[in-house]
Amino acid sequence: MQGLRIFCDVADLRSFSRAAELHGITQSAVSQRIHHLEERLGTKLLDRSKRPFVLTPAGDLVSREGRELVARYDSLARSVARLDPDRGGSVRVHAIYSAGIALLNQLRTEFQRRRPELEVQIEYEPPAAVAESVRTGRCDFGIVSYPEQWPGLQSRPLREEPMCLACGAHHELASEESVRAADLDSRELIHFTHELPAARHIRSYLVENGADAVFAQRLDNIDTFKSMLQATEYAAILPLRTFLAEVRAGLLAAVPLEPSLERPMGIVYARRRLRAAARDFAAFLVENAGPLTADAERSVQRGEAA
Amino acid sequence: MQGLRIFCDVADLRSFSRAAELHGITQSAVSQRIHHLEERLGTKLLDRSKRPFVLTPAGDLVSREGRELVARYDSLARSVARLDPDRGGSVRVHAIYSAGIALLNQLRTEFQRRRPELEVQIEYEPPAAVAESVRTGRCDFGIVSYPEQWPGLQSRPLREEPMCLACGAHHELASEESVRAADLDSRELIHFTHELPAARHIRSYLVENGADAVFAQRLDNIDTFKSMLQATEYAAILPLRTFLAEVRAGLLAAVPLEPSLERPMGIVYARRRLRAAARDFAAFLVENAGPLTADAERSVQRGEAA
DNA sequence: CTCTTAACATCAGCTTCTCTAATGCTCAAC
DNA sequence: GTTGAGCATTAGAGAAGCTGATGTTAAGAG
Repeated sequence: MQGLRIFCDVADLRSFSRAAELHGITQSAVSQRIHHLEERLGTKLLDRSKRPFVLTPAGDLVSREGRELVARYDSLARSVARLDPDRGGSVRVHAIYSAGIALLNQLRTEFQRRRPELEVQIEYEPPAAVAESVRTGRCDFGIVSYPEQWPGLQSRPLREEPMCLACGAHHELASEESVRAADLDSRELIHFTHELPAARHIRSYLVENGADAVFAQRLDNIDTFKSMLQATEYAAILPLRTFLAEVRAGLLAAVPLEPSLERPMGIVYARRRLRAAARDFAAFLVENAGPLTADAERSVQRGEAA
Repeated sequence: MQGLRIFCDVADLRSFSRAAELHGITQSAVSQRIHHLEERLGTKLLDRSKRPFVLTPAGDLVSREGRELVARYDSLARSVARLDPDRGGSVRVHAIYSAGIALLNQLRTEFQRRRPELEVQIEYEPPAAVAESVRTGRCDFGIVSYPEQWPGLQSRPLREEPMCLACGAHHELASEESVRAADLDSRELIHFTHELPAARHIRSYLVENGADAVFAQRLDNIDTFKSMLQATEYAAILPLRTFLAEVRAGLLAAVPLEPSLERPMGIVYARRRLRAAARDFAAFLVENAGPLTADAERSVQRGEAA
C-alpha cells in the first residue's frame, strides 16, 4: 500500500527525487520500492529509456486506480479514527497562536502526507490554557515557548525560534543591518501582556543588555501587534517567522538583534504515556522542526526558505 | 495491505488460527499482524474478552471496507498482469491430466488465496505435449510424472503419488486388505497407452515382481479408465488420488499394492530463468505438494484428508 | 468452585525486508 | 564529446516480520 502511494506520487511529480523528499526518504529508497512494486506486479510501470521517464500503459493504469485505492484506504483509516477519537488514531494538539505560522502549518501538511490515515487536530490557545489543556488531557500534547517552565509537565525542545525587531516599513530602524539591544533604550515598544512567558524573557534580555525600553502597549495577540506596527512608529520584538509574510509583502521590516535572541519552542505533555498516533506526530515534530539555528534562519529571511 | 487482507480473513473465519493456516503462516504471526494493524489505526478491532472474539464497531467497519479495498487491489493487479501477459505477473502451467485432480486443483486455490494479484493459468495435455510446451516456451513450466525422463529440461521432484489397484466395487479383489503384485499374474488389466511414461513404469513394476499381467485394454484418459472399471471386471493400477472421489462414492474400490508403488511427480522447466510469478508458484508447489509418503497417503484413503 | 481445554498473546532468536550513503550509469542538452 | 541531472545499484545497518516455545484466559465440564 505504501508502495502504491509512493508510486502515485512519483507518477504525479514525474520525479523520484521529489517524491522521496515528500515522503522524507532517500531517492534510493524510492527507486527500490518502485522496482519492488514492478517486480510484484510482474510488469514495468515506467519507461526509463526516456528522460524524463514516461508511464507505461500498466503504469498509467496503476497510477489512476492506485490513487483511488490509496485515497479510500486513508479515508477508511480516518473513519476508524473518528469512530473512536479517544483511542489513538487521532492526535489533538493545542498550541500557542504563534506556533501556527512559525511551525505547525507546514509540518502538519507534511506529516499528513506521510501518515494520511491519521486525524490531526490542532487548536490554538494562550500558553497558560495550553498547559491546562495538557494537564487535563483535553489534548495529547501542547506546543509552547519556554517549555520547561510548566511545573508538572514533561517537555522536549523543538527548536530555537529567532526573534527580530519588527517595525513598520518606514520606521527609522527599518533599514538598519541590525540593531543592538542597547539602542532600544527608551524606545517605545509594543510588548506582550504580563501573563505571557515571552514578556518576561524579552524583558530580561533587554535589561541584561542595558536597555530600559518603554512599553507603550501591551498586547496578547500577534496579529494585533502586526496591525499596530504598520499603523504606528512603535517597534516590537517578535519571532521572525510570525511576520515573515508581512516582511516579504513590504508591510513590515525585520531587523536582526545584536546580541541575537532566540525563543525556545517545545512540546509539553503530561506524565501519562502518549497514544501511538500522538507519539508519532511528536516524534515527527522533533525530527523536522529544526534545527533552525540563527545562521539557517538568516537564509529564511533572505527568502531561500523551503 | 496484506495486513488488511489477513484481518478480513480473521473476521470471516472468526479465528486467528484458521486464517493463519489459510495464509501458510503461524497463528503467532497473525496475532502480531492484527496487533500491528490495531496499533496503526489506533483502535482495537477485536474484542477479545469474549470467546470467540467479536468485532468492535471499528473492526466491523474495517472488515467491510477492507474486503472491498483488497478486492479492488487484487483486481487492479490482475488487470495489470493481463495487460502484459508476457512479462511476469501471470503464470502459465501445463500439466498432465491426472495432476489436476491429484495436485493442482486444491494447490492452485490455496496459492491464489495468498497471491490473488497473480493470474494463474493451467492447461492439461498429454505428457509429451507438456514437455513440448515447456521447450517452446508456451508455458512457464510443466507438471508431469517421472520428471527426470525429459532430455533437455530441468526438473524438480514434487512428491510421490501412491498407486493402487483400482477396480469396480464388486470386483473380486475389491474387499482385499491389499494385493500382492504377483497376484496380478495373468489377471486382465486396463493399461496406459504405450507412449505414456506411466505405462513403462507400471510394466516394469509388474515384471520385477513376477506378474505377467494381461493388458486387456490400453487407454490414455483416466476418466475413461474409471468408466470402464465400473462397467467391467477389469482392474487397473492408478494413482490413488485420481479416483478417490469414486471410492468414497462407492463406485470403485482401491486396494493397496504389495510392494507399494509410487509415481514421482515433478516440475519440468527449460533452462532459461523463470519469471517472478512462475518462480513463486513453483516454489509454492514444491513447498506444499508433499511430502505425502505412503503412510500419510493411507490416512487420505481413510478419509482423514485435509 | 476447580479443572481442563482451546485459542489467542507474548517473547526470544532468527530471517528477511527496507533504508541510507556512496557510487555508478545514462539520457539529453550544449 | 562533454557535462549534468536524475535514476540505478550496492553494501551494510537497522527495522520489521516470522517461527517455535511458552504464558494467559474465557468457556465449559465435572
